Amino acid sequence: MESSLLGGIGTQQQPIPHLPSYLASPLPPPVGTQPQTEQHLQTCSDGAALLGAGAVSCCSPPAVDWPAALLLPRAPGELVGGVESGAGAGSSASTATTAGDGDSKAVKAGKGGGGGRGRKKASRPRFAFQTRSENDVLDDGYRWRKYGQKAVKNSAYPRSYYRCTHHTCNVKKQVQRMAKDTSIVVTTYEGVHNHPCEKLMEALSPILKQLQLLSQIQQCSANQLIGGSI
DNA sequence: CGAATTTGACCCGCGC
DNA sequence: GCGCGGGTCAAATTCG
Repeated sequence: MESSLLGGIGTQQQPIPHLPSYLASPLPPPVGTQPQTEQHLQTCSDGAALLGAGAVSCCSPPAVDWPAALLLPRAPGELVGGVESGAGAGSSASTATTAGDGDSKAVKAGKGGGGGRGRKKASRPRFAFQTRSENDVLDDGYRWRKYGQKAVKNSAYPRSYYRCTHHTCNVKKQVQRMAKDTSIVVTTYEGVHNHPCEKLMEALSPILKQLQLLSQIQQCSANQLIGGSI
């Protein structure tokens, strides 16, 4: 459970492959719209803390740029590689769901028609990080659909379960407010998005267009130079 | 009206 | 083997 998840905050410092760059590295986060009051600490699911010590103060929820990292589709192996966590190697076990899209149903398939409920062993990469924020849900650029909420033992606050709404993406996340410090929200991501971040794409599209334009202009002028020299 | 959220029930793994 | 706690499903409800 969670205790193990968040267990060792503060030990290793390792970049997290599919987490937002500013979360995964000690570098300061890009300037965003987030309030500077937030703090992120992340830990890897299997207890290994990824960045605890480097709690990074970051900007706020919305509009974040996590995308970059969260999103880049990666090969399962690659993904896991960087993470010490659980999935060990992506090839882990029963699940093979590592890449994020795995179907959890397959994992728990034992269930009959009802369709696989019940808990599966955490074998796909999971990352937990704490955020000091008033908002329970961070806007990481993806669209999430809530599919459950549960009261958790020893906590006055319920845990919410979200799934990425992208049809081919099976990434999930759990959000829970800490009982000890209610200003801290613990978010646990499970899996890796296999599609680009909508918001990121939206934000980048104008820039990409400009880049294309620029490259075209450069090419034109280059051609002219060549033509002229001939 | 479609999409998202809420909520109770169901199922499963684990500890005792 | 049993009970507890956690994760998911799916019908009902709410929202945009």
